[in-house]
Amino acid sequence: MDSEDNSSFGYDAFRRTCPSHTVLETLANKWVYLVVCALRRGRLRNGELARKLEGITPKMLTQTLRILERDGIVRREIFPVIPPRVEYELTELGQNLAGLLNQIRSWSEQHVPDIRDARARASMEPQEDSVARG
Amino acid sequence: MDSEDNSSFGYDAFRRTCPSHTVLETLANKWVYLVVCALRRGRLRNGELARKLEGITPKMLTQTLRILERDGIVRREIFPVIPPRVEYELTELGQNLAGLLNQIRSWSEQHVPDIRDARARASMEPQEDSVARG
DNA sequence: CCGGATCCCTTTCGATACTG
DNA sequence: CAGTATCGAAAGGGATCCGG
Repeated sequence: MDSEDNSSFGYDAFRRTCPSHTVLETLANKWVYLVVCALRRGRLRNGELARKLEGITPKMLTQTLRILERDGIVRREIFPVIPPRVEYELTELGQNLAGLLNQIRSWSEQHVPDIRDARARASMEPQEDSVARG
Repeated sequence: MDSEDNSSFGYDAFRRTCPSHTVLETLANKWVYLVVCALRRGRLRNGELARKLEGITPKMLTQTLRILERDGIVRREIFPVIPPRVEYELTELGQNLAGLLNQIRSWSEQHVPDIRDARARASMEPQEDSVARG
């Protein structure tokens, strides 16, 4: 048994043709992260999301929401009123996921200094000491 | 205090100009996920990584590793021998992160059926029942 | 207010071939 | 074995106009 890190159900995200690889590919997206995290505390309207996700264009917001809706992570509720009102909320599956994605977001915030330092060190371009020795 | 989901240090990944946003952007990448997860159990050589990450091209592998190295997530060790031998391993920072990323990978594998079902349902294109009512 | 449809530029990524 | 260079295809993403 060499599948120590694959305690799952025969799926293996390291394999390109594995469906789980596609799922991972979907999640590995900045806007997906942020939208899911934004909805974590409850339902939001389109405009509220747009304001919360600073700089997102309507197009990307809609596109991201459609993907998440298609994958059963977000539920969309349309109120047939004028002016239109649409609300988005996480499904149970989405809430499950949101916990994990939010940890990554939190990690990103907490480790800004570490990464900033690492980049600074990297840009000092340390030269390899000596070399060779067949 | 409306920063309930930002218990961090004034960083806010929802803001485009926030450094944490950039960090999140770096992490929101399929190959980053997989490389970090692959290194989770210990150091690997370039070729070992290439074999584990089915379908990754040398170019993407190198590029991903350089980014991770620059950000202090991966450490690279070069053995000055012929033929060349290079090993990669997670730094402490990287190990910290790997735990989180691996949860996402695991989630992707576990929820393949859920997402497959959701997509199937979505492709049935459910029509909205009635509408309107100013 | 919600969001679909286009146009278009930029970046990314894969495939391939090559060097030390 | 490790890594670089180049090229073309594809996707990401902004701007804008339009419709319900």
